[in-house]
Amino acid sequence: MLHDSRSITVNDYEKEVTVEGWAQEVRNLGGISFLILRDRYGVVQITAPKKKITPEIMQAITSLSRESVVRVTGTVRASAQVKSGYEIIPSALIVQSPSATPLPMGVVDKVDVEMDTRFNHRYMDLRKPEVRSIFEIKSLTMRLIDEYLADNAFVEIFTPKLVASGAEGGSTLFKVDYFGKVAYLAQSPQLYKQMLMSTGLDRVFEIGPAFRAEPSDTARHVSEFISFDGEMAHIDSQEDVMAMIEGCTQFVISEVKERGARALEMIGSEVVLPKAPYPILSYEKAVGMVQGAGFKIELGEDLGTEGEKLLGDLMAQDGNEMYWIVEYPEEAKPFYIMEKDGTPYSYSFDLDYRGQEISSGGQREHRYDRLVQRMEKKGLELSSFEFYLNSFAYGMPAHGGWGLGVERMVQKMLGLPNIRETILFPRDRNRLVP
RNA sequence: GCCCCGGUAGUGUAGUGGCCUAUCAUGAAGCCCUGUCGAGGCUUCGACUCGGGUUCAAAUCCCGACCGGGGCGCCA
Repeated sequence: MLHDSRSITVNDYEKEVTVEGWAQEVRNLGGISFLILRDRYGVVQITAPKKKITPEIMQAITSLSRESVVRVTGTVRASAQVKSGYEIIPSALIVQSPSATPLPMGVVDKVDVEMDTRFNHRYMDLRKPEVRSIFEIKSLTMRLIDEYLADNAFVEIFTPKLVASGAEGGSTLFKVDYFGKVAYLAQSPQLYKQMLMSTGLDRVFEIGPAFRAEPSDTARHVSEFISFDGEMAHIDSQEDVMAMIEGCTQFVISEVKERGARALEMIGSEVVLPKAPYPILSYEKAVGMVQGAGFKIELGEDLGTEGEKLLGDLMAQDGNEMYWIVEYPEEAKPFYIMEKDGTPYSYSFDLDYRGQEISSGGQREHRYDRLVQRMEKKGLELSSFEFYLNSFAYGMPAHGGWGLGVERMVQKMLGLPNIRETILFPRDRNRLVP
């Protein structure tokens, strides 16, 4: 039975164990050599005093190239001089996979590595515990979302990622050849999750990839990301939807602090549970706030990146990390959002986390005639949405929902500078490999 | 897509017309050292993104391509 750096305890002292990992570092002092072996959970020190081990093992250790995979069997010995409190005196060592030299980038080098170099050699980058830990937190986040929504009677769904038309029109879609027909990679499960609202599956969610062919080039955009979508029927207002997201984000972040403590320590992130309830700002109020801070913007305009950041700073002054911006102009919102009659606004919301939008949603237009009107107003070709529209013609309850960018949430939660840090193999305008 | 900045050993950098046979660190190869943990000491190795141009002379100046960083836009 293989041990790892985490599972060796005082009970193993003076006993023989076998460990396997990457040779992180060899320090040869002549009469004694130290091999630092790294595995998923940490490092163990293999201590090789020349007089106590065979010349073959001494030779094998001192000639090891960094990052080779080795398996070591030896006796565990208590040592006050080692951080872990113990070391292993080797009796056998097998090089299972030697590493070539030099490394394309160092795992523990004392020099910086640029982000581009890191992503070109992501397999090597991920050997750093602080990088790997981000994905343990991301995995935990997914599981917690699952847990929360299951507790709230949501059904997990899987909608097609190969589709014939998009939710917002054609320009942001990736085109693919589908047996000679034109198809697209789905930019959102929007149409499908709404159709399900007419079925009795009245609370659904999906966590899956979304594809956007936007020519965006920022630290918060990628062309493939994980979208956490939810939709609920029989709602009274969008506040029902907002309450669900608020509960979910509160649950996720507080549990990440608990259950992810070890990984968070590796990353060096101090996660703060946002103050709840999250303040609700109307779009008008938000515009007024940034205007008041001297930012030039007209009512009706989008806040823009700077406005969004500025609002984040203003909210942070009162200790608010998350807040809602509701009732955006209907003109700026997609066709499926319900208009607030008698105003230029809509029943919609954005959830901002430290000056960045992580989620948006609202109440949907479920009234067939009004939906058709709105689609015509947005210039959509009704015939390509027939499959969707039909589900509104035979009994569709009032409903609302959201989409939340999982990576944006993880990024903001961990305070990371770039969304790419939260994606193993990010896709953007210039990166398709690896 | 726009604006600004950049591309030099495996990695990260210094060098902005001749003093470059290109700096430093890290790394790699090797040697010395019995308690290292950013080990230390010594020796060696290794680079100017590509294509044009200007000049007696280009890593350095100009043009183009490709790539990257920061910001914006588009957008989530």
